[in-house]
Amino acid sequence: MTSMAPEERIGSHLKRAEQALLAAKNAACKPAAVTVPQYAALLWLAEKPGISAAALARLCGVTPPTMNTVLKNLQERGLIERTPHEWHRNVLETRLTDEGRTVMELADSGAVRVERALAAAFTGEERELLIELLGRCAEVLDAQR
Amino acid sequence: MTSMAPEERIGSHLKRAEQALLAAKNAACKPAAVTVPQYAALLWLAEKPGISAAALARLCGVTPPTMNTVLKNLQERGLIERTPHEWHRNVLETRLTDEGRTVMELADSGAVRVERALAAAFTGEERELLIELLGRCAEVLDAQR
DNA sequence: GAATGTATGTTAGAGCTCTAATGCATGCAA
DNA sequence: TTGCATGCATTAGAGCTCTAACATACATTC
Repeated sequence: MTSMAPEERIGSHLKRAEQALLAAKNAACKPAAVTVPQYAALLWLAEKPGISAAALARLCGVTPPTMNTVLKNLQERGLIERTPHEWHRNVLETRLTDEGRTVMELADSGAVRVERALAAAFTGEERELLIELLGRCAEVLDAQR
Repeated sequence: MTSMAPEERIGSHLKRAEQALLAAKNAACKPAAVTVPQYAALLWLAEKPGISAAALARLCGVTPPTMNTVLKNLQERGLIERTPHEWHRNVLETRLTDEGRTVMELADSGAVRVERALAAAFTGEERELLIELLGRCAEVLDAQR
């Protein structure tokens, strides 16, 4: 018997929590009519104007082709603009448009509401502990690869 | 200032850990040439032979159309077979083939290895606490919707 | 100057995921 | 019997995600 019951697998509980997070954030982003990955990109773009798509991908924890897909959809909706870099001709600088900033702020208010509700479920001590334990998960799992 | 720093967001850490989990499980499933969702479906199918696709979807935490996609790929590879239910003609009973069972066992050994490594990063007390905290996350987030 | 290395951007292809809508079958109730 | 509710299966369409591969541009080194 080499197998393992689902409830014993930490991964099951991690996945379950992540799924709930995604669903909640998705609902929170709905008024702004953006997806969660789109919101994540917009949020980082507000903080780092002119960033390259590859760097943005690293910040968002996705691969460059994935970010490419997300940015394409954002550009078609006019929420971002991409202009060639003055020196490095191969690099495209990405920036929020005015509408993009408005949409980002709308989505952010929903996302922050979710995060505050989540944080409110824990004491300060529990929150720190949870973050520490999650960090250890990521560390161990990255090493596994 | 209604926004919130990424490091303060529990969701960021949750997502980070989940991403690492997915990457590790993906690597673990690679020798069996199945994806993580495919492995999850195969694992449940081994335990509940003849289950309907909708019920399987609920167990795996995805929607029926999603499970449909996964099962279609598994069927094309000959890892499962689907036969009409004797009474409820609308229902398809899904079962592992012999090859499906072999592949599932290969993938499972890799997945269990990941889970054991993950569990080994914590004391028994920490593990229980982490699971409890993750459960509270899911609860609060589901209520948010 | 030429070769190598590093980083960016893009395309192609496979697969997962969702919502929305539709069709079908079964069972229950008026 | 007719109608309604429930549940299963499927299709359509949009979007995210990855790996693999390729092209381009800049920087460093020989």
